[in-house]
Amino acid sequence: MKHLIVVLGPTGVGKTALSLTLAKKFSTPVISADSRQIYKGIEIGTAAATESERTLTEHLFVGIKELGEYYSAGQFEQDVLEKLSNIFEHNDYALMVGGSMMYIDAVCNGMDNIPYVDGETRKNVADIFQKQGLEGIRNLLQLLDSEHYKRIDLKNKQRLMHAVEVCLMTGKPYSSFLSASKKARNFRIIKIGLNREREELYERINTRVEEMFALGLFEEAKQFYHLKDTNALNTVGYKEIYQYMDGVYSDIETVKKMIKQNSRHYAKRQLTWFRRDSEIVWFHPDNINGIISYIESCEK
RNA sequence: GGGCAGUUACCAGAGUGGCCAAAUGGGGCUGACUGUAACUCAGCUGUCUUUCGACUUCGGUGGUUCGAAUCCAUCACUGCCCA
Repeated sequence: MKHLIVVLGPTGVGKTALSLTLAKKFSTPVISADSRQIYKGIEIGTAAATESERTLTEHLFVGIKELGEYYSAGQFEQDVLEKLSNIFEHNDYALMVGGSMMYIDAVCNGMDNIPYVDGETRKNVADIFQKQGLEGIRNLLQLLDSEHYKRIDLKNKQRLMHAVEVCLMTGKPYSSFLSASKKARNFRIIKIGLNREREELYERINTRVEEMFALGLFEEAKQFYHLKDTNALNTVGYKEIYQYMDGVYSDIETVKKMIKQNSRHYAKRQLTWFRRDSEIVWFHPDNINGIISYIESCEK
């Protein structure tokens, strides 16, 4: 039986350090499950593995897309499954490490096949929003997919709009694409959750932000100012710097404060998501022996 | 020593007699999440209670009043100005 070891946890908890140890132990590359590290050029702000770390162990799905290029959890699922079948040809273990909740779920449970929304449809829906507001989008969804209308958060503009986009583009209700069923995988998944005391985690996040600035986060972000509206850069650590450049914040100290704060919020959201997954077995990141013996015990 | 201003929940900060457990923002906590998800969105945040509601709060103390965060006296502390 093949095993996929999934190491997950909130930002700043210490996933990278552990992943290097595990990669070595099980002689397997690291598959990064990180929706932002996948982009090239934003290594500092996304705390991607450093170059020396990457020469030590192979890291997949890090820095492989250009900023502004489209990528998604669904695509990640496809790409990783393909990669996994390669790895499993000569490995019993594969290792995936990251904090992007939906990316991890996509690989572990699969996602339904929801069509990619083309630019024209996207624009049409944006126009409707422009003219009729959220109310207009809501009414449209009620008309096109009353099923989904009942379940969706009617204040969540982004999800509302996406559902409408899919309905309009395909001519079918958005909910008709949802099966909510877990896809079978031909390998076993071992989910390891990493967590620390909240206070300790927040402290680590705070000091890491300072470190990022010392490494040149500001300069890194600055060179991509022209791409600030792309999804890849709608990211903690970058958006705050762009807001500063646009005059929203008047000094760098405030920028740092906001980045720390938003990172903490993000970590919290991650924990909320992970908490409901009963398959995750939780460890303190320093408990390497415990983690390894747990993995080995899963073999049977 | 004199003058003025102030002291409100974790923080900032409204409230100047009843509609006040007290606006608003931040922080914090909890949660939702199926394709741009480090996104986007929601709830809670004095105590007890599932709710209704009850109880204790607005620097301390003592008053005025049917009723006080709000008015008066006094004490303490803080800031600014004059010495």
